[in-house]
Amino acid sequence: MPERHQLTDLQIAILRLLWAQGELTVLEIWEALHPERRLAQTTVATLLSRLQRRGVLARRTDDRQYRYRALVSEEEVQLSMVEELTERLFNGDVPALVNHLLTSQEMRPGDLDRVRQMIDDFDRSRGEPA
Amino acid sequence: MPERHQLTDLQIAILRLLWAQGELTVLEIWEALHPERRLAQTTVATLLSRLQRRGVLARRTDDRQYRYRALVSEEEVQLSMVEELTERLFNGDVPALVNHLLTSQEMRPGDLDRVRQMIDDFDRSRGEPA
DNA sequence: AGGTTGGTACTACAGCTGTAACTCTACAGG
DNA sequence: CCTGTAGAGTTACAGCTGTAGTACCAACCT
Repeated sequence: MPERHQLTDLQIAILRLLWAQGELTVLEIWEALHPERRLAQTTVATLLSRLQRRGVLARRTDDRQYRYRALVSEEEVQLSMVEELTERLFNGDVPALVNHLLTSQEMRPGDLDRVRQMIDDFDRSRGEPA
Repeated sequence: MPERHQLTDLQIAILRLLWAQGELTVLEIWEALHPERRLAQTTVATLLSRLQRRGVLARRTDDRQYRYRALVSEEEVQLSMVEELTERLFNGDVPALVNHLLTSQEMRPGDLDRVRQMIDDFDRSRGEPA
């Protein structure tokens, strides 16, 4: 079974950069994060070290500095965090969560169509119509 | 706009009890939590106090003890936590999350039907078919 | 009236997070 | 060779959480 990933906002922000870009240095991560959150470079370095120590990231020396990369995949984290949320807030009832999403303000124009399409495709690909 | 609710596992477990039951005493909450997590009663009391101080719960004296109740609604918390997750892990792309849910292992038999039904109803109630 | 009891408040502590300054080290340039 | 500099390591601290022992208080029973 998959591990439990308990990750904070900032930790996920860092992971997303690594998922998107592969291997990054402290400075590169700092630069990417900087517009949003004005952290010191040492702060970013500390966070990366801790995530490495914890086994979430790995690093490799490259020309007098480190290049960090993620050891957990995006899918893995999505899976475990969505699962956790579903369990905790919706008692594990996935359709309840879907319902919540459909009726929430977060839906943007066109999203409903996309979801409908998705279900159709899904049905068809499994040959399991109503 | 809705507040950001940053709540942990245990805090949500407590809230869920209060959402379901209304007003509860420390002892009642402890009893409900006890089978799962074997906490001391004072631990539960501490947690409740802190949530009260933070404005998440309110309490009222009743016969030499407190009765706590939630000050945030379940919907409110669901909204803010799901929103946060969608934003953080799916870049705000709701259909991507729905897709994740449909293809995940969390779906139980019959869930797909329920979702399909939900979308149909939703379409119909808004007179906005494909 | 005094002890037992149920319940709250106070205090404590470790672990994690965000935050960052300070220190050290090694390479690059003069 | 000496020094500036860039980057890493070390140390620090406050705030939150889970965890709980201990102290205090009021009511009830005998």
